Amino acid sequence: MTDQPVRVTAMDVARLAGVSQSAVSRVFTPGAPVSRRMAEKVRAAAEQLGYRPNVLARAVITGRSRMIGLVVAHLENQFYPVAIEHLSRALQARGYHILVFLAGTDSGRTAEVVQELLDYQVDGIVFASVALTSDIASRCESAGIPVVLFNRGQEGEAHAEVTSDNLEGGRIVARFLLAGGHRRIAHVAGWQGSSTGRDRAEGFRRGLAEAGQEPLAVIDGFYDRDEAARAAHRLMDRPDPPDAIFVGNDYMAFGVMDALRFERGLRVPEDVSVVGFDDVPLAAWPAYDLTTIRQPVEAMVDATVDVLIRQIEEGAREAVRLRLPAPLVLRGSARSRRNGPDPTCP
Amino acid sequence: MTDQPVRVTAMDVARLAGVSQSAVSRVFTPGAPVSRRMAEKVRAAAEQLGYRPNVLARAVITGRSRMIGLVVAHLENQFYPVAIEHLSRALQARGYHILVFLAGTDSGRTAEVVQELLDYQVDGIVFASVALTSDIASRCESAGIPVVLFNRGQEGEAHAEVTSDNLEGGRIVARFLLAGGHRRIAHVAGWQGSSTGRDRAEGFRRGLAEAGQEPLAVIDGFYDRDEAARAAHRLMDRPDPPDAIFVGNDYMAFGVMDALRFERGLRVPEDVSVVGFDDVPLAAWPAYDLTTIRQPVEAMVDATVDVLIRQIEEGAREAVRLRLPAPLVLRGSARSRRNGPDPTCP
DNA sequence: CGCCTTGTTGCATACGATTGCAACAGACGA
DNA sequence: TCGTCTGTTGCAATCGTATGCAACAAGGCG
Repeated sequence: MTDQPVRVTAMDVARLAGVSQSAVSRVFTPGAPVSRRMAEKVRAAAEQLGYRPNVLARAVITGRSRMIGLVVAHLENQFYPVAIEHLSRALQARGYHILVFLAGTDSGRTAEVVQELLDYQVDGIVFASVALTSDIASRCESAGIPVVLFNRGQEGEAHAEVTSDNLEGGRIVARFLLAGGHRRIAHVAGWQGSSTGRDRAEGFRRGLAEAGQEPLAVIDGFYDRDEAARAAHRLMDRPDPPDAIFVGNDYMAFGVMDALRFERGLRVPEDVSVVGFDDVPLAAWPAYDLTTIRQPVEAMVDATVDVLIRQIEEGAREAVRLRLPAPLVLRGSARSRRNGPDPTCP
Repeated sequence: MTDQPVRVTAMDVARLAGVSQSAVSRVFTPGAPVSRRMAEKVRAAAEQLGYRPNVLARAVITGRSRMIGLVVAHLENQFYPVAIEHLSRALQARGYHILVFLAGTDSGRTAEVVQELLDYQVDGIVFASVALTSDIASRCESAGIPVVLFNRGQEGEAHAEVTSDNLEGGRIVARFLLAGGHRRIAHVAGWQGSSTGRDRAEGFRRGLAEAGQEPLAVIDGFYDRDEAARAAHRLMDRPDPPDAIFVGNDYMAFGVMDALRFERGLRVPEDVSVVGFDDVPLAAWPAYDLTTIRQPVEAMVDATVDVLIRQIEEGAREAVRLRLPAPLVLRGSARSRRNGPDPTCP
């Protein structure tokens, strides 16, 4: 039968319990000096009135909002929803909550978004799949807000970053494809404006170079499905089409496979091998059964949270760079010595 | 060369501009009475110092945080990331921001989550794919916070809800499959604990009943891929296996198709037709090419935002129920009179 | 029994803003 | 010239909570 949405404040609780407002505040502040009797009285009164501290008012005083800003793009790539899910749970477990902002690919939009985040006094920011230009970086810097880059590197060295070992991942793919007997290996790369895309491509090149080989071609796929599919067609239109394609992430790899199989009638891996990067859940579905490099999402998220919280709560300002190992996951989209038909005896 | 993360307040701006602090406040409050000269002076000073109003402090006074709580589950189902993307953009355009919370399937967790949301003084809450028990509902009610249910109905009639016409969608599928010559039609349903799942199943039943038919079987798939795949196997193990399966959403439908094609070697749609619900982007990919009912995500999100904002800003408390039309999208996973081989002449 | 220590509590102020109210200035008509 | 009205501005109180400081009580010790 409550009619008015009446806010119950610490003062109301104090009056009911017959104590001061500061006492109420202390009861709800872990580590503050309160006697058992006091705590019981106050909690009883609070319970009765349905009181809960106003987080925002608290934030104004303490300067900590217990909110973390998340700037993310590419939600169409299953990797990020999965990451968000873990991130949210991990932060919630530590008493933090996520304010989400979507970024486009243009950094102008990102700058606005960061400004709005700062307006909300977030305690820290996670940039997922978003490049950080130096002016945005310095904006966060001067606001004194810890920043962690998730799945992206940066231009300078200002901030902490958590990625998998993209360089090594690329090399592993190169070695694997060579070992599988492939000789004309192309790469539909992740956006070359992103460190992740560049590192994977670079690692791939080095892996081939170590065997005295080089890529048949490298085409930027811009993390876009259609773009990747077009790239696949361009590759197959060549007089010397590839016998294997390494794609910069799974999301694009699905587009490449679809183009190869349904638009060109090719078989994967019999005609062309395809390897991806990420190991999103979809990659394990039999419709794709994609051989890929696994990014350890959970570990990456846990590391991100650890670094961020340490910076917030201990004021640590070390710009750590974590590179978690990214192993190859063997599935059916690429011939290997073990599972595939040996290309030398058809 | 800024060393300290020094917060610049309205007071600092006031001093620099030689005006009162309230003047600064008014300059940043749309609609407040300020002269042109004053506004210019203050904006100049603010610019120089890099001042921006503290949103949290403002929220404490005005009682509006301009944050919307989003409670969501099933992020593995592409439908929700897509919806979140639109929701975030639509709200951002109106000056609101999203605080995300993940819900599990248990309502106990949801209750906690709602409590935390209320602590943050959010101006409204969107529940996406989350059922609302009556105690949680009344909690929001007594806090005076507008609530909109997205893609779910509710037990009572307390809150606004936005869904597509699930009932009609189910009927359309039934009629379509009958028209395609199918006679043994089964349903792997969305979780029967959710209104959405129930409505689609009920509509489907009615559609069959109107032609004097009834479903071969209805099995709850709990919105779970593996569960749905198991259901598909159980159906096909029957002495009279279905010639068509209507699946409660696309995400499960992919699992069903994978089970049929890759684990049982059946052809879709030649051996079994499959129809989904949602029309997520993946449904259009040729690997699945899924015939499905399209939920108009953008329109649903826009409606959600409209209703929510109107409730917040105009205090409207009408518990509207919007049901947007959900048309059938013809693709290749189900035989129809037009595209499929006629089952009567093989 | 008196003194000092330790642990609790209330008072008062602060955090960064918004906003009602009164004071004031200038414009205008009479 | 005076009174009035309109449009700006500053003062001061307020939002809901945290926290330094002084006051106080209880307890241990000599």
